[in-house]
Parts: sequence; structure tokens; C-alpha cells
Amino acid sequence: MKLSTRSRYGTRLMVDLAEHYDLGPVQLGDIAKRQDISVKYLEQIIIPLKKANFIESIRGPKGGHILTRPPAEISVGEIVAILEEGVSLTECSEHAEICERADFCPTRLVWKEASKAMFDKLQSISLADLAARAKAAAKTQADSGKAKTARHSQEAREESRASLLLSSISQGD
Amino acid sequence: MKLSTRSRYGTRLMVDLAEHYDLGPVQLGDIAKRQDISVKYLEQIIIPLKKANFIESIRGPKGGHILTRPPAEISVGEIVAILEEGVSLTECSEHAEICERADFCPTRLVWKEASKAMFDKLQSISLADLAARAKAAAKTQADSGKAKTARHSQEAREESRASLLLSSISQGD
DNA sequence: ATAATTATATAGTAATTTAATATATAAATA
DNA sequence: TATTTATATATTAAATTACTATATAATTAT
Repeated sequence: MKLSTRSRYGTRLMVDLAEHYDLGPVQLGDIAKRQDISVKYLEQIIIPLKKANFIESIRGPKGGHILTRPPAEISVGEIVAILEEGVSLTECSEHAEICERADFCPTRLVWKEASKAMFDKLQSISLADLAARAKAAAKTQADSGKAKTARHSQEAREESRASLLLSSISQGD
Repeated sequence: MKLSTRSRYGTRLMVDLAEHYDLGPVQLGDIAKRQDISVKYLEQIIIPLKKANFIESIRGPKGGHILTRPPAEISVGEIVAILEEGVSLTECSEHAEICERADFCPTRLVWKEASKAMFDKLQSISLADLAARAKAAAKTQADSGKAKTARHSQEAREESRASLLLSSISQGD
């Protein structure tokens, strides 16, 4: 039931592109350094994302990759759906025909509804949300380095409001 | 992101026990026939369910397995949590310490919240719900065999109300 | 032109996991 | 004591995962 590194790394790749949207093409070498993922593996992972038309690429020196849509218009759900080839917890959730018990199987409906709950949540979060959160987190890190004795500075608290959008995500820790 | 057969078969095993709760110990051979799963594999799968104290077993002739709690008091979420060893989509959702990026990783929160959405849904459904649904489905199947020209008989519709509890599950097909 | 840089395409692989099966043993009952 | 059922441990084939390697193609700066 765990997500593959493919989905997780691919989502980080997309968030990285979102963070650098408007700054021209981003090279895989730079993403690899920032995200600590091998370039070779990123090259594999980016293929389905390009096929799904999330990313456009430019070859040659000063080339790289850019999102085809603004970050606010791309949800994590879409990304995971591509990289996991669907967002269901069982094959039968999507394709009843693969199981002859599907018609009367009470558990199938459970898997289906749990899949939907999961996917609905993923759909509700955009790359813009995550890029904003990443920015706020980076600022908080920088501030805590700047003034270790004043971690709860007014400055830090004000900046952290930028991530209020995402605050609901961390409820229930 | 797919559930293993272990979880799926294990849940069916538990639903089968729920359907036969009150009828004394149920043998794996019978479950194997009804669920079309090999006895040997069921023997593997039942181990963690016994360790988690969901099931008590009786050896020897006329032996078998019984739920330790009434079906209404066991949720699918609990079962899946045992068989999948946790209900999170990533290792970092539960154990932040395994990833040094956890503190500032925006995607981690997404995986965490999606995991929660999925698990909350699974927790909300009990074995009693599923046993009732299975009963209703069996009745519907039997009725359609009895009177193929009158599939929407009043009798069948009344019986199907027993599964109203579960009707929300099949929304959004 | 050509050297350097970046993306793309295809193939290979080691390790792990999955989904089982096989064999031997222990307990309980008729 | 023979039979039936559960339990414990070991084995395994196939698939999947998480990569790495090699070769090629396109673009740009010098």
C-alpha cells in the first residue's frame, strides 16, 4: 500500500519545477542536487510526466524543463494518478471485470471508497500550495539559523502565515 | 499503492468469520472453498490476525476459528492496519526520523493527510456492515435466479434495505 | 564548424517483495 | 489410536522496485 519512489520523487520533481516556475527551464542536474535524487533516475521518472503533458522540455545548453500549466492548476492527485497508473487500492476498484466475485464482493466496495477518499484529498492540493509551503519552510529554517535564541520571532510568525493554506494538512499529527 | 493479497484475502477471511459468528468455530477449509483461496495461504494470513487478538482458534476435529469480538466492534481499518503493518502511504508519514528532509518536506504532509483520509474511511466500516452487505447480495443473487423476469421484486427491494448502511460506499461509481 | 551541454531512448541488474507451496509437527476428539 | 484440525518453518518462482549504464540526438556558444 506504500507509494513507490517513482510517485514520491516524481511529485518532488514537480514541486521543484513549481518553485522555479517563471524562472525559465530547470535542468534535471539542478533538481537532482536540490532533491538529492540521481539524475539518471529523474530521467526515468520524468518520461511519464512529459507524456501526460505536465512538462515541456528544451534540449541543449541552457535547456531544461518547465511546467506546461501554472502550479495552481496542477494537483498532486493528477501527478500521482500518472505515476502510479491510477489511484485505486485494488485492481478491482477500477476494473470489476478482472474478478468474477466483483458483483457480490462486499470488500470491493470498501477498497473503492477508501481509494476515493484518498484521491479526493490528493486532488484538493495543488503544486502552488506545496511551493508556498516549501517557501515558508525554507524561511523558517533560515530564520532559526539567523536567531537561534529567538525562534518565535514576530518575523517568523508573520512569514509562516503564508502557509496557512496548508495548515489543515498537518492537523491530526 | 495497491493493497497486497494478504490484506485483501485477510479481510475476506474476517468477513467470512463475521458471517458465521454465532455458529461456532469456522474451519479454514470451509473458508478456503467459499472464498476460493488456498488453505495453505489462509494459514499464513491468519497468523498476524491471531497475534492481533482478532481471532481465537480451537484445534482438533470440530475445531476452527472464531472472532474474539462481535463483528460490529471490528473495523476494516484495524484489520488492514495489522495486515499492511500500518496504514500510511509512505514510511515518513509515520516515522519522520527515517528521512532527513522530513522537517521541511512539503510532500510529506500530503502523504500524511491522504493516508489519514484513507484510514478514516476504513475505520468507519465494520465487519458487521460487510456481513450484512454480503447477506443482501447473496439474497439478490438468489432472487434473480429464482425469478429472472422479476428482478425488481418487492421482496428483493425490502431485503436490500439491510444494506442501506453500506449504500454510501457505492456512491460515485 | 565544432566542442560542450543538455535531453532522450533503451537495456541491464541486484535486491526485495509477493504470492504462494511443501513438509513436518502438535493438539484434540470420537 | 486413528482421524482431524491447527501450527510452525522452510522453500520458491515470478514479479516488482529502484536503480545504473551506455549510446544517441538535439541545441547552443565559441
